[in-house]
Amino acid sequence: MNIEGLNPQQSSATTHLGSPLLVLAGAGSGKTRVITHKIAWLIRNAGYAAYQIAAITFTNKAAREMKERTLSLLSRQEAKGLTVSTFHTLGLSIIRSEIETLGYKSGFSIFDAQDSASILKELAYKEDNLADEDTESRWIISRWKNDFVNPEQALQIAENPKEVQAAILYGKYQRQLKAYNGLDFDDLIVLPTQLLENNEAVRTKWQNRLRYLLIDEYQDTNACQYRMIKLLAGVRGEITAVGDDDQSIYAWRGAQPENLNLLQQDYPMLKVVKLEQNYRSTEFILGAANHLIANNPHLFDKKLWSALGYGEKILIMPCRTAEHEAEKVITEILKYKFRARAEPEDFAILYRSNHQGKLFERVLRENNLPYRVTGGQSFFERAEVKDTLAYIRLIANPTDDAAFLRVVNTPKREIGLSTLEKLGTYAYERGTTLLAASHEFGFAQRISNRAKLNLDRFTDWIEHLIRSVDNFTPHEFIRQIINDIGYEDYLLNMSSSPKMAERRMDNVKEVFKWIERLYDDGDGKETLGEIVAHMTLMDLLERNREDKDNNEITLMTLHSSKGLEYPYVFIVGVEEDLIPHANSLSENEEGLEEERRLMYVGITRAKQQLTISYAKTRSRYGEELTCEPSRFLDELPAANIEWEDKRQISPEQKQENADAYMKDILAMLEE
DNA sequence: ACGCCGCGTATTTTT
DNA sequence: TACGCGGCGT
Repeated sequence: MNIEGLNPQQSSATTHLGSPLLVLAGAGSGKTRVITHKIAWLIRNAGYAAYQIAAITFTNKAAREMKERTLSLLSRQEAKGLTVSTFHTLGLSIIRSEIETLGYKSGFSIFDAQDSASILKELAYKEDNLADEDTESRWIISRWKNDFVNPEQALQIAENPKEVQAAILYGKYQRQLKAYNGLDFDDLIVLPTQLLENNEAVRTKWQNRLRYLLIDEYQDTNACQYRMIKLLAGVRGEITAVGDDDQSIYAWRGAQPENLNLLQQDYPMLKVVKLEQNYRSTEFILGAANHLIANNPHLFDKKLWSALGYGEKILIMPCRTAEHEAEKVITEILKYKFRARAEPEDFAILYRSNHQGKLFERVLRENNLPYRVTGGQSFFERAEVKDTLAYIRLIANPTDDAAFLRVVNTPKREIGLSTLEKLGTYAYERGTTLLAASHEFGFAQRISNRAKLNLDRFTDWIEHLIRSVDNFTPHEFIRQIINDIGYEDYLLNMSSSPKMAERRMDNVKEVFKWIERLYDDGDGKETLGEIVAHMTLMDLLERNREDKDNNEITLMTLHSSKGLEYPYVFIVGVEEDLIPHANSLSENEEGLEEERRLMYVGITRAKQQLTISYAKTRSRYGEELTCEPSRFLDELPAANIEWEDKRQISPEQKQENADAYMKDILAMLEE
């Protein structure tokens, strides 16, 4: 049976039932199409109810896109109750419904990466004098958690002083989290998985609740996530995993592309469908990508092809210096912009590491070209958003010290650092939380009357709010709080310009809107705390940003380009030690292979034109270094590439370029 | 509360 | 080289 608009492989993946399915979906081969059509097909043709189906992704963005595209195939009624969520959000739902079995109180808070970091920092400081808490222990602890290694076991298997320190910290960290009634991001996956593994009743319940699972970006699952999937799927194994081992670029973070293989071992009946037709790129581009990735070992052979014609050859631009490279790239952009009437949003400049973007930003600014840099963390850590959420967190969960500290002096309440330090020390000694400690007699003795007065004013008010929380809808409640504390004035004072303050206040209003939306979407029983927990997992403002019609050139790392596509792609800094990155080469062959996949991901982002550049010298850490072109350039097929320095340009073409350039400048002057 | 200075550090980071 | 952060001084 063929489904309308799908090619035979997509169609067979869509309609396959009766055994687990692995869809090896090459870049641009329509994997989201398959997942969304499969969901629709399961509901329409296979007798599944929407609420029995869960599609699981890694990012909010992917979940959002999948949800939207599924809804375009189904009526609202048909799709009712469908789960399309990230691993973390799914974990949160399981935790929420099993909260008592798990031994957490219902008003728990979710601690984001920053919250976790500050807890660890605090602990490292308090316990071991100063033992500088390098971020490394955070990674080590996270890895242990995902491998179900508890702090005691960690201490035993720790192999070096760093790991020993991390293990000690780990135990304290876990106790602290529990005391705050807090869960970190890892807990959202680890706790449900452990529960499903150890508790048969819960396992059966969830296996009956979710009868069909679809997993997106399967190659990025870590050991714990795979366990979770397997437990949910049970012996029935009604799952479709969609992934591409060639696009596995997160192994360094615990992703196990071997899970593709494991699936075959664990489910011998596994059916494998390969999606090899690429709908994105021209043949020259795809051919180069295939040729490059053929240098990696493969579990499953796969060769992408395209029906879009040869297109343009890949242009390789050797450049004298990094500055020169940036200028040449921008010149190329201007050329396409005018000659092919390309828009800024049609271009992407991709690089291995963030700092490489700076140079390009500068040159783009000089040329008055609009651009945006994605990545970095600026978006997740918008202070105004976190402040707003922290107020709710504290009210929903009075033991949440991280939230307490965040809002206690925001806006300024003349509660100084030393007061808070004394409060922290006291609470720590007494094994209680900050809010509770602030009222204890023993603490009152340690600080001045004035400080006590200010602190009491705050804590009394918070406690009043805690008592009255049930009298309001969540969004009314938080709007009132933000209003009462004069947060808008505070932003005005804190921001560099009134315009900036306005934008930040808009972000706060966006939070209100989301709270209202989540409240309305829920069954009406959702508490304020549950809504905030949910919101901690969302990229609230990301959506905002997409809505705006930003016609801008995109600058980003190769990592964050995964899943995206652009007509014109520039991969820059393609030099030895940058890509492949020097640090990835030291240990084993696998490091190099992942770098190669990263290059592969970059190449396959391009629809029409791919340009690769490298510099012969580049200043790094203050000194001028001579750079070698990346070995990956040698792995591209000569027939698909054109070297810029050998490019033949006819006199007419030259004239045309010059005209184009002038016209462009004139157009820009008019603007 | 703010700003300055000097020191250390420099790969990627879905939640 | 450059940038962010902790410490310290005003």
